[in-house]
Amino acid sequence: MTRMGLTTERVTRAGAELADELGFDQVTPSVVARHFGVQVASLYSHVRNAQDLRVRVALLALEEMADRAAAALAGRAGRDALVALGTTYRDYAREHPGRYTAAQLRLDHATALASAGPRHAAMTRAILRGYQLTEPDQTHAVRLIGSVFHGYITQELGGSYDHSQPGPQESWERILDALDVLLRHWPHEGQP
Amino acid sequence: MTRMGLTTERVTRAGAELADELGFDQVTPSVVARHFGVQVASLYSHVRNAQDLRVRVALLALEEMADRAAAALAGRAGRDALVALGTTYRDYAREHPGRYTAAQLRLDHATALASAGPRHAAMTRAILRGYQLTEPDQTHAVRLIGSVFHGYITQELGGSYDHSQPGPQESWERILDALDVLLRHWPHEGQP
DNA sequence: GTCACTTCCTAAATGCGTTAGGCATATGCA
DNA sequence: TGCATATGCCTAACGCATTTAGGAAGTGAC
Repeated sequence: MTRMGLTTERVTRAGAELADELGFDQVTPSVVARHFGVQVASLYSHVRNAQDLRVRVALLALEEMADRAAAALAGRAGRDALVALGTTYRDYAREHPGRYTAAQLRLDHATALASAGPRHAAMTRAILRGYQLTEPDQTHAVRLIGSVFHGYITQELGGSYDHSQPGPQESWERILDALDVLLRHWPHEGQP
Repeated sequence: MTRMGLTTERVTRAGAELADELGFDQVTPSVVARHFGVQVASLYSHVRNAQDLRVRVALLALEEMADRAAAALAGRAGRDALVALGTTYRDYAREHPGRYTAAQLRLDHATALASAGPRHAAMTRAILRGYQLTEPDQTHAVRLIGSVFHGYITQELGGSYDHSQPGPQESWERILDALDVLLRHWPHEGQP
């Protein structure tokens, strides 16, 4: 009987593909084993357990998204950068819904620190260099941007915009416009 | 042997409580059965299967949130209404994290229509009556508000703000301020 | 070719979801 | 009050998933 040539990396990649096809919560040892035509127990040489498998898929997704985001951000600033970052995440989520979901998995503190998570945080902060914002407001703005991106993408992915007009692309563009305006005219403690 | 007096409603309520304690994905027939000190099979008289149980918890959460939101919105308009609605959702999520998660469960079209989902949509739309927005922009704004609320709450619940300053309450207030300003000065097709 | 290593296997324990069918308890009717 | 009926909860059993232990067979270095 010929070997399948499994490695931790191949198992993880398969997990990511299956997440996109079947949904992240369907990513289990048994599904991955079937995908390779292999006995379930064989996976446990490459992955500690089901949770470990899911965490690895999450880390892969975080890395992929960070790489794409970094490439998209290169040479851009201000509104361009904002649109580039948001659209990178959104496109990634539409291409790879399972991986995007995986990237939201709660990681323990140590794993989170070693992940691409901090790169994402840094990139959102970097965008704000194009806008004049000083410290407490900068953090508030980072959180707003993250909320809008993640909120919109989650709702779109979840089908919230499926049965209504106008299409999600149009709203996305107008929301980015609005966000840009807001960041350029960020209200100070007492708003106008 | 004395009876437990199970009903579909009691099972659903227990599911909701267990969701808050253990996480929504831990809400299964076996956990609920243990909670009542009852055999697993006994649940199947009250609930069709595991998915049905989860859907019922989701519907309960949607109703509870809609009721709270309606109460909070009564007699308020404009910025007050915006803050009241957002804070209702946020407080509910902090009090009942499992139920809030449940409320995000994807429902099939018919179930969604019969749920409290449409009430939530109507309430967000109602808030915009306090702002001067006409039709395509109104929908964009509804989606933005939903994205910010859900995005922020999800990230806060997921612990994204746990290890950084300033606290989530401060950011929340400033983000609501910013959102209010944005809705009052919504940029038209060509932004300033 | 042999040795060591690794990959993949079989076997088995445990637990969950689900269905089928049975006993016993609470409730409605005389 | 006594009985019939509906139903609340049970036991039993099946299939499938996760996980561990230990064994067999490919693979590569010498």
